[in-house]
Amino acid sequence: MKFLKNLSRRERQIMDIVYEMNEATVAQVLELIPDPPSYSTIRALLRVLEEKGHLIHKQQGPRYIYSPTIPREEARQNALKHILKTFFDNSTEEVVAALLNISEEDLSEEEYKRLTKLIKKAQNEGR
Amino acid sequence: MKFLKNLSRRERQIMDIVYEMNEATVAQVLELIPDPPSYSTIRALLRVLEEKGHLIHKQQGPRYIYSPTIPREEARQNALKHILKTFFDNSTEEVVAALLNISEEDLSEEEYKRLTKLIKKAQNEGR
DNA sequence: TTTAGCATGCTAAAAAATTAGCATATTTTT
DNA sequence: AAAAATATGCTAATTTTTTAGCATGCTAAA
Repeated sequence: MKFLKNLSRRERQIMDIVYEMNEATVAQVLELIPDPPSYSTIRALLRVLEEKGHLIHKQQGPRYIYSPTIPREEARQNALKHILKTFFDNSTEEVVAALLNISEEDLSEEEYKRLTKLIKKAQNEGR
Repeated sequence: MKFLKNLSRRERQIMDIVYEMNEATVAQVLELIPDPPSYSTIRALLRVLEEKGHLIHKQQGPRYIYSPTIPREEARQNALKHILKTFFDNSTEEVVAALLNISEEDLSEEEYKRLTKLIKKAQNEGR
C-alpha cells in the first residue's frame, strides 16, 4: 500500500498532524500546520484528502472531526520500514543505535531496563 | 533545519533514492523511481533540487553524479525524530517494539545479543 | 427570536510542480 | 574518422497543488 507516499507537501503536513493527534478538526490543523494558509485552504485540503481516501470525518456537534483511514499502527510500521530502507540499509541495529543517540539525555535507568526486557522477550518468543 | 520537509512528491522520491544509494546518476534515478517519467523530467528535477541546495553534483566522465548536501547521518536523525514525534509519541520504547516486530523473522541470536549490548553500552556511558 | 459567531459547500484564480522536446556537446563504437 | 549512443542546456506547455472568497446553514447568546 504505497498510499501515503503520493501525498503533496501540504497533504503530508496535514496527515502528519492528524496522525499525531489521532484525530483533528479544521481549527486544530490550522493551529499546528507550519506556515499556515487560510482556514478555507485547510478545509479544501481536508476535503481532497477525504476524496482520495486518506481521511474520513465524523460530525461532532457543528464541526467535522477528521481521522486517518489507515490505522496509526499500520502507518507507523510503513513509515519505519521506509526509513529503515532509505537511511539505515535495513539494519535494525543501526536504527536502535541512532535512537539511543537521539534520546541519550532523557533516558532513565528505568527505560534502559525496559528496553533490555523488550529485547529479551522478543528473543525468547521470536524463536 | 526543516529542509527535507518542504519537498514536493517527486523531489522526495528522488532524495530517497539518492540517500539510499548515497549517490546516483540520472539513469539510476530513472531506474529506481516509481512510475518513472521521462529522462528529461528526471534531469529537470535533479537540477531543481540542486538549485534549492539539496543536492550537489560532480562530473564523472561524461555524466553527473548527484549526492545529498546534508549528510546521511544528519538526515536519518531528522527522519527518525520526525516519525518518533508523528507516530510514536516520542517514545523510544515503542519504536524499538515496532522495530522488533517488523524484523521478527530475520533476527538472529547474534543480533539480539548485539542489540542488548548496544543498550547496555548506552546505559553505562550515558551518564 | 434575532443576532453574532462559526461551520461547511462550492467555485475559481494563482502559483508550483511535473513533464517533454529540441539543440548541442562529448564519448564510445565500428 | 565517421556514426551511434549517451550526456547535458534550455525552454515551454500541461497538470496538479495551493490558495482564497462568497453563499449558506446551524448553534448559542443577547
